[in-house]
Amino acid sequence: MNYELLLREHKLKVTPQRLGILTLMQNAGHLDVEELFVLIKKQFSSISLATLYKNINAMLENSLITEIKIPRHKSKYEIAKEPHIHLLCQKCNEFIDVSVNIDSLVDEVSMKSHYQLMDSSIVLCGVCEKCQAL
Amino acid sequence: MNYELLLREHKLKVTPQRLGILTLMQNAGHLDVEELFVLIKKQFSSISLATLYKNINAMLENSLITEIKIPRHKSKYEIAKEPHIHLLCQKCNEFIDVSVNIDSLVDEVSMKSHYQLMDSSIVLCGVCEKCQAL
DNA sequence: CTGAGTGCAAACGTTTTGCACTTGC
DNA sequence: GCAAGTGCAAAACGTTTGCACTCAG
Repeated sequence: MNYELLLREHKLKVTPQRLGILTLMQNAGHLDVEELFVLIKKQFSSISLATLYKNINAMLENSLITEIKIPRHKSKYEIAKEPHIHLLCQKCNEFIDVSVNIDSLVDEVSMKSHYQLMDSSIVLCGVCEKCQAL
Repeated sequence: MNYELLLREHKLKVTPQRLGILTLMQNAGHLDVEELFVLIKKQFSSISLATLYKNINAMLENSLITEIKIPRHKSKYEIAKEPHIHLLCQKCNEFIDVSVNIDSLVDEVSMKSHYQLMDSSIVLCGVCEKCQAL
């Protein structure tokens, strides 16, 4: 993925710190602020938490990344992509994406509520395959 | 609803403050900490935020209430009940429950991911009927 | 060259803690 | 009577802000 282009497309200046943040997010899939700070410090030992927060907020405002609020956990951040849902393993805390078509759910809810729906935040919790085997 | 019984069933002592908190939650449907504090102060003018937090946490731990994390908003709390999903109006911030069967979604995700799913957190965002009319 | 980004320290709002006192059971 | 809950003040925590300096465009 070309992060320089990605930043420019979202009207954000390209800085080494931002490239590092995006690379880490992409590699990990989802990271919370603390995880991100620990990792980014390895590359930029003098980076400050303030800079991290400012960049996260700038990228959120420009919809370059999205925040995922998770029951009983800290928010995680991911590079914005097509709509999808999230799965959380309650044993090992694995957190993954799943692509699934939610049109029928949205249609049904739309019908019942008369809401015009535009966005969804879906997190399902359970036990992953590996943890079931234990 | 009998809140005294509800508290006892969840192994929590019955106090006037707790009864007040539960009554407010039930009447409003969902409240965030700040809203709850403003309202409960009208009944117990000397109640402290610490007490409110301690009670919210105690009730959460005993699954008497649940926390709903909402994108771009503060968490709200509601008295625990059968699984359901939430709708948020992005214009007027109305926040409502909807009962909808999510078995087919859960089955599909379960099949794809091999997760054993046990819990769901679903918030759909859009525009309510009244706001669409404006 | 100029506006935006960075890093630091201080401030801020929210939540938790410790403690003395009170209350439910 | 005793464990648990309450209210207060202080502390802890996560996040934001102001400012001087640096850097991207």
